[in-house]
Amino acid sequence: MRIEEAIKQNKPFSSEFQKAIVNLVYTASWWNQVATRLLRPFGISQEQYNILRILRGMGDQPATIKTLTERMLDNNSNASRLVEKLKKKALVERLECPMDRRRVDITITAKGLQLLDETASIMDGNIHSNFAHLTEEESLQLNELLDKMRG
Amino acid sequence: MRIEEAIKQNKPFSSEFQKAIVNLVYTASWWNQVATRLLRPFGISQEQYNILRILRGMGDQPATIKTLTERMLDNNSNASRLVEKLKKKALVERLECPMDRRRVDITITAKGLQLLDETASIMDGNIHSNFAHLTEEESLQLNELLDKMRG
DNA sequence: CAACATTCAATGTATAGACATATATTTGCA
DNA sequence: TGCAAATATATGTCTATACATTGAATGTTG
Repeated sequence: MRIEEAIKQNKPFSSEFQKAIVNLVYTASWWNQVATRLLRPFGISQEQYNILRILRGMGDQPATIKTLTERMLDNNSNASRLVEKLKKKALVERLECPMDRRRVDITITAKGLQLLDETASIMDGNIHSNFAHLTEEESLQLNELLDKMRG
Repeated sequence: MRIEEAIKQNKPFSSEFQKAIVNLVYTASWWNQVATRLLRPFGISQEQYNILRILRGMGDQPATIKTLTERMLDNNSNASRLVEKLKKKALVERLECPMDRRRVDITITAKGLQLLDETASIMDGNIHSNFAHLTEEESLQLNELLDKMRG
């Protein structure tokens, strides 16, 4: 569905660029809803999921809050509080960093890794089959345009 | 900056499509931050701004909460509460619909229209000059890809 | 027309983002 | 060394999304 129909806009946009901004926000919101629903059965939010993925990507190396903040998609989000919630679910561990007591070393637990495994087919496989209305070539174009848009 | 650098991802994405999903969320978050900062001096949030724009677009016709919900970019957002906040700022009016007392007719006030006028140069003009790293042709492509992505 | 279903809006509760501020620790340098 | 600046994290407060539920008004149908 074209963006104009999606938001029932009858007047034309003042430019393709203006439309692209609206389309970007709308499409991100659309995706957000999809992802939220996919993750709901696992009891975690997209943001918490994202943190678990980053932690797994660190391998043996622990992450600090700072590291997470830098790598999170929304880097104004509050890594401290998200980590706190993950800790309550025993999905991550938090240890005072011995080198620098200001820091906190965060690692994913076995339970956290297991949860990621359980989400894999839905979050990786299914997405591609159910939502991949773009070919690889189109996805590549989209990536280039989004990168360019941010300047 | 390419998305991999932006989120300091060292491992390659499993596919261009997976990367596009991450890029979409990241770029929307980037835009969200830009817009939030642009609107902050005017004392309204992006969502409230969006509602004002929809109301202005209605012309003389009033909008109901339902109408707003349908047209909002994030249609899970809570139009009732956003309207309530706009009303407190005297930017909109809310009247019981005489035809159907379940409904509420919402209209933008003169003050609301004035606020939109004040934001115009920043939200319309400036965006294009400061953030339009895309040409019209590229914006068009982006629109097509985003529309296609949603299926 | 009465009973039931549907629609519209509001609200309760959980999660998260935006931003300022607080607190502890470390660094740097006079 | 001592003290100010910088850094890392946590927290307070406002705003907003996600979703279930409530309650009033209206539609529908036997």
